[in-house]
Amino acid sequence: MKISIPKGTKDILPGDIEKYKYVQTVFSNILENFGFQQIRFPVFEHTELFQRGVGDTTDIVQKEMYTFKDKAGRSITLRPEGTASVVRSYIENGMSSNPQPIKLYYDITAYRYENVQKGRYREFNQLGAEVLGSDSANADIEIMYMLNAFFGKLEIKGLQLNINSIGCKNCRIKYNEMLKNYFSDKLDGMCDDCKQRYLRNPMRLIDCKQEKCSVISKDAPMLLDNLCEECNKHFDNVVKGLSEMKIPFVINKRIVRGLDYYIRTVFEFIAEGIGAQDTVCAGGRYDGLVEQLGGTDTPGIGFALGLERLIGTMEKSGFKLPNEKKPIIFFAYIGDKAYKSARKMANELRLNGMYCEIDINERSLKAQLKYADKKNALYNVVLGDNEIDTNKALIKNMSTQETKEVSVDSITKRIIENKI
RNA sequence: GUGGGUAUAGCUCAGUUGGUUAGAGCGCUAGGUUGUGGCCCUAGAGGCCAAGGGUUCGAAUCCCUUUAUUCACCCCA
Repeated sequence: MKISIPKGTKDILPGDIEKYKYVQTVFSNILENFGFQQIRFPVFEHTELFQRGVGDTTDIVQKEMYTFKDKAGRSITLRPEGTASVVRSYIENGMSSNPQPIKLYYDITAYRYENVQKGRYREFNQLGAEVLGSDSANADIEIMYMLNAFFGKLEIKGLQLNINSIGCKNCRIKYNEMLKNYFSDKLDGMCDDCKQRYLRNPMRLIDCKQEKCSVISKDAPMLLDNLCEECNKHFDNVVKGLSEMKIPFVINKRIVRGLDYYIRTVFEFIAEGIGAQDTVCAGGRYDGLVEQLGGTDTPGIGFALGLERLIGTMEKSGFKLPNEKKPIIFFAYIGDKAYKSARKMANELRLNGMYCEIDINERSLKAQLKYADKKNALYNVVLGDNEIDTNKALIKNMSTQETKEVSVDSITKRIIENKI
């Protein structure tokens, strides 16, 4: 009986894994230049962390978490995102006593029980980062600048930075009242989802994509136009900074984020042509979250980006991987005696950091050389009793067909010194 | 949770109005006289035709159910 992979998960095979590794390397290189340090945290946490961190009313917590009881009866959840864990770790490890701000990045898988579609999986890869201990707009600007540089390094085209401010708690209380007033007599003409939103989360009313709803919400008041003085100033500073640094962006008043902890600045990098799930990277400020999770009042801002979506966008931009790894030499052999000395040479090169190949399937010479060709070996050498006895062998360049006679003793030294 | 598409070899796909033992290309393995690969030739392995049920003398093909997968809604990275 064949056992298949669980829904919404996938194997990342050779040919694709290199793309992941490449992006991860570029990411960590850039982030470290901006002073971020890597953090690793558990795949699972106490369920309560996400209930309190991400927010009890969010879809993520209400219907998308992988939650189970462990053998001692504790409620455990597979992480649906990274921010809550980083904040938990910040508090738990007393990072508020380290020099502020704390800048951390991570490279994780995350888990959400959702219906699968293009760009959305139940297990997916995220790169993300958090800045804790800075309430300045400069932190917001630096993060967006860094991301812009990162996408530039990957030569991604067609990504658009959208920013908005969703204000602080106070702005939002006032704004929700305004929205309720605006929509109260218009609800009959709207979809069922919006009727729910009206009660549960009025801010969501303005980004419904249904035609009849968007017509109605077109003239609704926007949060961005109704911020308190402080929030307004913060947003102005962000806009000024981005402009000064020549980071392309658009203000999108309809961006609202689905996690409860966001306040003030929110942003998304949106791609074209990768399907309906087109937000490659999203983030925002969450100044109340540390306190919410039991720490001292500490501001924070962060983002996460979806690797699957990012790689999809890169491929749309015509991305080609730098170079495939080829064996520098393939050792072919005839007979046991030759195999043993070929094996010794191959392993010597391998321990010197060079990739080379030798057959381990006891195959014919022809099959060995076919394999060398499939692996794109740069050179080959055939060793038999004759070569071992006379200490002479032919090294062949497999693309130019040139051959060179060398002493068997000198083969590894020549390759190590690049004097073939 | 709700819709639509799809399901035949490892991959890409043929398969006639229902008719014997289900095919091709690619890939894989082995050969094509002594110890040089790629091109070419030959052979082999590999399928419960997604699963279960029904109609029929006979089903990959028609009907029903289930499952998987995919795209979209909701929502999110």
